[in-house]
Amino acid sequence: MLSRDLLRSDSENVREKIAARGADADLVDRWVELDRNRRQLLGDLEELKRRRNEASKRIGELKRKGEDTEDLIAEVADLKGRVTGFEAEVAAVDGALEETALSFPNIAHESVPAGVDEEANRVERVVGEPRQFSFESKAHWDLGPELGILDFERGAKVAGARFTAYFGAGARLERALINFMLDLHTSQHGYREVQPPFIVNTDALIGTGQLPKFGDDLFKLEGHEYYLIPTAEVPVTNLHRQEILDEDELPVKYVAYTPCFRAEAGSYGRDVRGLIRQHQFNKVELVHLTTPETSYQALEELTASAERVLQLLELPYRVVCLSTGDMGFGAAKTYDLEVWLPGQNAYREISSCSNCEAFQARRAGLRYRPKDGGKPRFLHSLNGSALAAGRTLVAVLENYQCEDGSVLIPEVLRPYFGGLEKITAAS
RNA sequence: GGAGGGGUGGCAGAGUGGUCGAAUGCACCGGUCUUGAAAACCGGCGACCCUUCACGGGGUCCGCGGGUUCGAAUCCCGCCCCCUCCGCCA
Repeated sequence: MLSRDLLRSDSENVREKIAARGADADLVDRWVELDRNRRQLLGDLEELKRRRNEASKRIGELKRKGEDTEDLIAEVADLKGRVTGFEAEVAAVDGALEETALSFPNIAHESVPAGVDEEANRVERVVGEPRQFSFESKAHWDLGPELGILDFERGAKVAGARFTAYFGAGARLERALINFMLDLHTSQHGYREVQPPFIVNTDALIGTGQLPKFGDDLFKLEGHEYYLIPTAEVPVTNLHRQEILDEDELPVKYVAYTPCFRAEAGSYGRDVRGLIRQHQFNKVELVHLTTPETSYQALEELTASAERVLQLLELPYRVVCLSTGDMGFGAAKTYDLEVWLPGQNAYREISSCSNCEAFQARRAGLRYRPKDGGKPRFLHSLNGSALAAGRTLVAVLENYQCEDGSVLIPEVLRPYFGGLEKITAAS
């Protein structure tokens, strides 16, 4: 949600910024019109209510004295009818206003490159060098089944397309990656680990911006107002929904491992092979809640924490600043981490780190009380994958493959493998 | 799932139809006193919306949503959450 003050005072600017992200700018005009309308109605309504309250109070006084109240009661009855009518009107306008407000994407930060899609993304830095293979490298969808650690057919058998079963060292590698990431962020980067529910309600999804617009991408539980989480961002960011935190408690930094579930409507035909685009995947997520003054510093910090995982795993990657047109709905600025995948001869997204500024905070009621005791202010919320475990497993398999089809286990993961150094078909 | 109890301000806790946005205590902030602190005393102390340059004014909120009434924290209906016991279960 955007700030009401901004929409009122600078609607031209908002029109422009929203159009830059491919949203319908006419909605801004609609919002402004509805808002003006609402305030007019509200003024009239409150005046009627004031008169009604006053009369009711006098009825009480008169009755205590045993005086006649017939006329006043008749007057209030008349006011009551008019109040009811106005209330219905205000409720209708409120509904429309809310619906419109929830449909606006966030406004991009000034440092974000303008553009309609990923073509306009800006590469911030490239870290590490793609490995030169002395043999023909394989993609993970060949390596995994050959090693017997990834089984796409059996995943499809028990669930369907885009579900995978991990066996043996594959399952252990996924688990090792998750534990390694959690341990790193909690012990080195100052995050508090949290295990949130993997199922959330409608309010939570509105809070972080998935609803009402993107319901098609979610798995909904039949017969319930429950959804499987598409990312830990949803339950974790909403943990403090409708709360007012003390500034002393900030920043709040959480790390959470969760599975993620995405219906991915509209993605058919893309990444049909392998683990890249699944209906279920594991992810370690970082979430910050912080003050507006510190949120961009926090974005750099959060991104650096995610990068640290790739650095320690010694995987080549680059950092990309997404363009205005390529960013997600709620983000003001997003860095994607793209890992090098030899099997595809390309950098592929493995993390997305965003500052949502107050966009989610306004929706979810995330506020803090400033140290000086002033009025509560909206927090800034940030989130980022650190990292998506499935895609990290892909990167490890493809980057650490050997000529004989085995896969070396990265140094930092070996403690999680009981010292094992290599994944072979037998493991 | 069944039975019972309960949801009131930051916390505790009164309040069962009108003068209740809500007693009281604690916490917190300011002041008096004090060399300083504590104690004592005095005062202040919720959120949101509309309006105002400002001072201020008005409206809404006692879990949520409806209803009864001139008037609801208080009465009625539905829902949610918490607690206790039973059942089931990892």
